[in-house]
Amino acid sequence: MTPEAERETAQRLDGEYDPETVEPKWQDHWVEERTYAYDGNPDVDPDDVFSIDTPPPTVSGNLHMGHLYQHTLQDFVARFRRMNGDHCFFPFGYDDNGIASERLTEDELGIRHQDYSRREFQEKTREVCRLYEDAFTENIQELAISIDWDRTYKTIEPRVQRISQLSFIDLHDKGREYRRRAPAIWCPDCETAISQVEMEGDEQGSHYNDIAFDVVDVDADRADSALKADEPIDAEPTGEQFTISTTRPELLPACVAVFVHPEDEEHGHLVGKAARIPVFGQVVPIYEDDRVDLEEGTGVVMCCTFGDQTDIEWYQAHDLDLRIAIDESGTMTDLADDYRGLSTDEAQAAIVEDLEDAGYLLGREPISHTVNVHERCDTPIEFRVSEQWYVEILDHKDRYLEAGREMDWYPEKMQTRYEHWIEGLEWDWCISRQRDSGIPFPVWYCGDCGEVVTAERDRLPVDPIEDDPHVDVCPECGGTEFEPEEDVFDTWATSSLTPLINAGWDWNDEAGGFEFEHSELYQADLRPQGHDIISFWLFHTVVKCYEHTGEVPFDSVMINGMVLDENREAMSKSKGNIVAPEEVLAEFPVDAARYWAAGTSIGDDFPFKENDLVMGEKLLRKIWNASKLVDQLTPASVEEPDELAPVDRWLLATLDDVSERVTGMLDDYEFSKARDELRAFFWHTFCDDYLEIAKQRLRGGADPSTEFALATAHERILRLWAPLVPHVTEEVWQTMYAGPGDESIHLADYPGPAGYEADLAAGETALSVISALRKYKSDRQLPLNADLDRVRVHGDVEGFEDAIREVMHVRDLELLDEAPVVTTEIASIDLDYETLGPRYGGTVQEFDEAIAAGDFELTGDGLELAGETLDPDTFEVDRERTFDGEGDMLEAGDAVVIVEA
RNA sequence: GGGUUGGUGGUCUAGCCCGGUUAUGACACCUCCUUCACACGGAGGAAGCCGGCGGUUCGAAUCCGCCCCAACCCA
Repeated sequence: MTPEAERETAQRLDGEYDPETVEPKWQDHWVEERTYAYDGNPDVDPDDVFSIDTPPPTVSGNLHMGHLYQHTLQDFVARFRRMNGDHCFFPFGYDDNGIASERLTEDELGIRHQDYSRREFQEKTREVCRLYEDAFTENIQELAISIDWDRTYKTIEPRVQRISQLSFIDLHDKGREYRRRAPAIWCPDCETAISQVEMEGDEQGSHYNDIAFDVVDVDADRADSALKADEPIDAEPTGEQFTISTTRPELLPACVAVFVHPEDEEHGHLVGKAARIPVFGQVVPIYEDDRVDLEEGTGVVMCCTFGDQTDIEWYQAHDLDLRIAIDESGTMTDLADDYRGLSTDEAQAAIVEDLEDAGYLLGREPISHTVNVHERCDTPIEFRVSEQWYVEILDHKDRYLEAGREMDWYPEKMQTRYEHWIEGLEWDWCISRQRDSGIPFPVWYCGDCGEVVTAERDRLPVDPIEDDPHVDVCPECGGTEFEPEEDVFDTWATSSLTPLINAGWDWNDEAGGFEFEHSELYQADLRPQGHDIISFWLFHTVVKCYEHTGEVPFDSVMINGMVLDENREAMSKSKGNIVAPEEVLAEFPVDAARYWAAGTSIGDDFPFKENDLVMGEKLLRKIWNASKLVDQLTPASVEEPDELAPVDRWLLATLDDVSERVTGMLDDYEFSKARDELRAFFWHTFCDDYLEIAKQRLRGGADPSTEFALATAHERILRLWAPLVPHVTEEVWQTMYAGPGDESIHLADYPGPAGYEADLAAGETALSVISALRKYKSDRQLPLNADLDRVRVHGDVEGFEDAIREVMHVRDLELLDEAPVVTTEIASIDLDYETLGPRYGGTVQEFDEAIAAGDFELTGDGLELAGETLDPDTFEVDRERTFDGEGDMLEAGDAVVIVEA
């Protein structure tokens, strides 16, 4: 077979790129072939493992752009690491445990959890979640996220329940947990305690109610003790009144004290006296405390148990009475007298009306202020005294700060956010939730003495409501009745365990300690996380894992921003600016969406840009078309010749540089830089410059050097692109390069430098000569393939003569040893400020002025101006050259080119 | 109120940490080129008081201070 015939039969790519058939084909293939299965075993060197601790997404309905973006970024890392030789562990979890999935189930089935037993409701929750999870799995697989689908978990599954309960028992044994009756943040709608981090501020309309209080003729201590004893007190108004501004008059029945600031001159005299609460009648002490905000309201503040966090502080600091006027469902208690049974809103309206009738309402003005609400349902929270389990964290703040410093943060600035957040913590972590769908506390209480009995480790998971404790009698008092703990864990108490779940953390009864089934997976190498939830999710994971293992759970943290709309505004239903992934993917290939996602600077919020998708699509087409051409030009297999032509070696050497840079960028999660660097090299250097040269060189017949360089570079470029655009690269690579044992490009090596050396400067100069000749033709409106009779070049293009001649269709190319005879005129003088600045200081300005005025002289090899003579290495003379010989003169970088058409 | 980040041609963006030619690139715009992988391509062109005001310096997009604007986080 002749070489030409061989090349013809060798062509395997044909037609146009068709992502609609190519992408699903490979997606199915990768899942079916288990291409991304983690192949490590516990004995593998942990340094050769790259484990990603993916936070499990909440099952809350549809895939949104944030999912697409975040998972794609993780996938860039996973694919890059896998190709770079690591055993890549990329698992997937579903958070189907907690209030979000409970609400989803209620909405979906139109039911209320209160109407079912815990087991029944959990079953229903699992049913609903399963449907959503299946759909979500499909969505993620269609995004080509290279997850090991054999390694998935659900936060409600027994294995995870076991780990969660083990975690509880371990922290309990270590004395890091306590159960206490104390004010807890409470959602009256969800009827559960929540933690500080689940609460957020919401700007809401309200009213300032100015209410008159009568001062009475008893002292503060007397008032306080009577209040605590709940006994009536004989007190007469002194006739004096003061005013309190409050947004929450329904808390009047819970009022236990009034506070003024120690430096308040107007109200200072009230301290030590007592006041009667209008309408309700209880007499409360008046104390001083510097936590009173003099700027807000009248400067006199009522303390109710509990209206806000300051009330709790006062309650503790001044040992006040506890009066609970609002119950767990946000309904007024007996304490509220006539208002008993009303909701807080109804009570407020009624109380305000009665205050007005009684003449105590002095004013009422609308205001807008921040109300603390439960982030899940936007219901304003209450502070409610109840018995809850807490994880003690405030005393270990310094350790968690240190843990943060031990991790590498991408971007670094996010560490600051983490630190500020920890420093601002004021509550221990409340992990009790009064819910049905969740993981139960493995705890019973002795009916006689209240002793806490935790489940035995080898019996976990347990449900105390259904299961009996392993002991028959209380170890403390010998009692035989046990009360099950009915609460379930806070969802973060479980989803904070993912690094342990991934590594198979478990209790070994024989060894009497915890161990990992896959110790090589702990610590995780990377934790990806959205910046909106660094505070709770990431932090809780650090707390849990650190307390269990004494180690930080991650080597590094990659924080991604939020996806914004094209106008850089947050997407929201109310704004109606949500971009749905399915709409995007109906219009664009997945690879194009990935190209867009790769345009991010990690950590920054990232706008949706249709233009980037269009550019991505163009890139895929370009990769396909260029591959088709390479396919046509090269034989099925190439061998490295003994000697490479300079231009071919130059290409491979340049590619070496690019590989090295791109690898470094991906190492640092600089996706955008890597993408743009690759695109520039592939599109301009490889396609526009080299392919044009190669085309000419190979047109006349085989050239082993160019064929080798072309095929080699092309194949390596495919691998460089593979993590970013996995479908098109797989399709081309499988068609053109895969051998019998080559399963997937995604299991091939990521190309590092191959060690090619070349005169890069001469190549650059040669390319500028070619570029100048292109421009010459363009300026004269000549076709780019027009012949040029004679071209003379003065400059370092050694070895590239053929390339220039062939690609620019030059009949006669001549290299000049001497610069062509030209007339020169000094156009300008460039000073080397870096050298001159430190040497001459302020005089440099005079040099500039002298040059501008033309007031200088070149003498010998120096420059005389402003009374100084500058060394030749401190300035450069920029000459305007005109050529008056035959032909036109072009300037091409360092070279001078004479063209005769 | 506290914190974080950003403000660079019409739009988006690189450069800033570590000060020094003519501030990078993309999109859009204009002109030209059918060329046998791609016209969804190529070659050119025009377009910027680097948010404002000061300071340090021979020299500032870059360092420092203040201010303005925007976004986010936390109160």
